[in-house]
Amino acid sequence: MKLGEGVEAAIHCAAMLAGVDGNSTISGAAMAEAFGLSPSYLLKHLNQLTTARILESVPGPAGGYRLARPAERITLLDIVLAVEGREPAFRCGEIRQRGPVKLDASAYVQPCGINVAMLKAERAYRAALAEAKLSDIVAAYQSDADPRSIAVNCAFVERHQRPQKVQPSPAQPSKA
Amino acid sequence: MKLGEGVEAAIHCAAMLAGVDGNSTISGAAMAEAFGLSPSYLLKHLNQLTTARILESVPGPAGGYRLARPAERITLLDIVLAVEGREPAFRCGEIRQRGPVKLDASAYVQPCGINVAMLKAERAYRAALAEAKLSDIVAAYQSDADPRSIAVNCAFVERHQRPQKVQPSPAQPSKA
DNA sequence: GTGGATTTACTCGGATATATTATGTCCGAGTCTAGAGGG
DNA sequence: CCCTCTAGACTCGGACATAATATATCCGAGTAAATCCAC
Repeated sequence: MKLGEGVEAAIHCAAMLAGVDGNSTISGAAMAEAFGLSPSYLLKHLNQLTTARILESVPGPAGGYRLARPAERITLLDIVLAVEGREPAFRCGEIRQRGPVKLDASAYVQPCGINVAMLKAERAYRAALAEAKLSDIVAAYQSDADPRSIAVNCAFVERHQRPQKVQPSPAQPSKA
Repeated sequence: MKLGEGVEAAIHCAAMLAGVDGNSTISGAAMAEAFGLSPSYLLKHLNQLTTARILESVPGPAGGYRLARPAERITLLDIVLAVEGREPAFRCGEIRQRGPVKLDASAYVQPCGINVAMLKAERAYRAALAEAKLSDIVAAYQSDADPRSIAVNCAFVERHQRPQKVQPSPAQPSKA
């Protein structure tokens, strides 16, 4: 029951990317510097977010990452699932069937009550994360955080964001 | 974001122990056999439950484990925390302070909003687990499960439970 | 036959290997930019 | 002076080591029961 550090990094990066102008991008190296992380390792997690269609990556010089959709439509659940995987934390191994007495499969049509209870709790967890939109995180930061911190972060974004020419994915042109 | 298999084993064992008569016990080896688990490894988790005061262990021949308190007062949260540890799954590394720009500590008196959101979700998770009493699990099993499964499990308990002479911990006689 | 000391067998508990996962690092494919050369 | 071609540098992406954790195992300490012996 431990989440990897990548989750924290991914959310912070997404929050930073929510503050860029238009379709500008920020390079992974810049974000790694901003949070004191290993650049190569952060790329791994950013890549997971890109695969999950949460971020978009622009290659080449002046490239980087940007949000694939508005921050209002990105939740913490999206990010957590992208980084940690979509499988539930509790995996029922059906050990109730592993005993010495072999019973017919029809005796186990009812789902394991323990699994039901654990998955119910996990649904509550995911529901709470689904309520937390990235835009809410950013808004709360803008209103509650220390002005010095906000100034520093905005300056960092201003300094490292790089405008792009193409539009930010006009409804997936040549995907499927 | 994955729970160890020990959680599943621990809950199943606790549920089985909820079905014993009076202060009787069941040995760890018997429960390992019932669920097809490695006896030595299951002992590790049962030991965690004992340390957490959820189970009581009786050494010597005819010894074993029993619940330390009624099943109505044991929740899935108790078991999960005992096995997986009490620390929250999301650990804020305060990477917002790890950037190149060193700000005064007074700029970070406000807690990290991301941490707040993650911990809120985790509180929802734990609240749901705290609602699930072990007695509820057992009751749901008794009413919903297949009669053959119930018969087999009751027979197993009847065959492996062993009466004890001493009373089940009369308010902790010589603890502190 | 009975009481007690002793041996015995069974239990849990912790210390010790192994497998799996998470973490961290490195190198290669791709792409846009900048500059040199020719028209 | 302008256009084109080429070389370069910077980006992300995936393949490769290392560290931490979870899993599995083994051996020892402790205890209650059963046994054996003396009375």
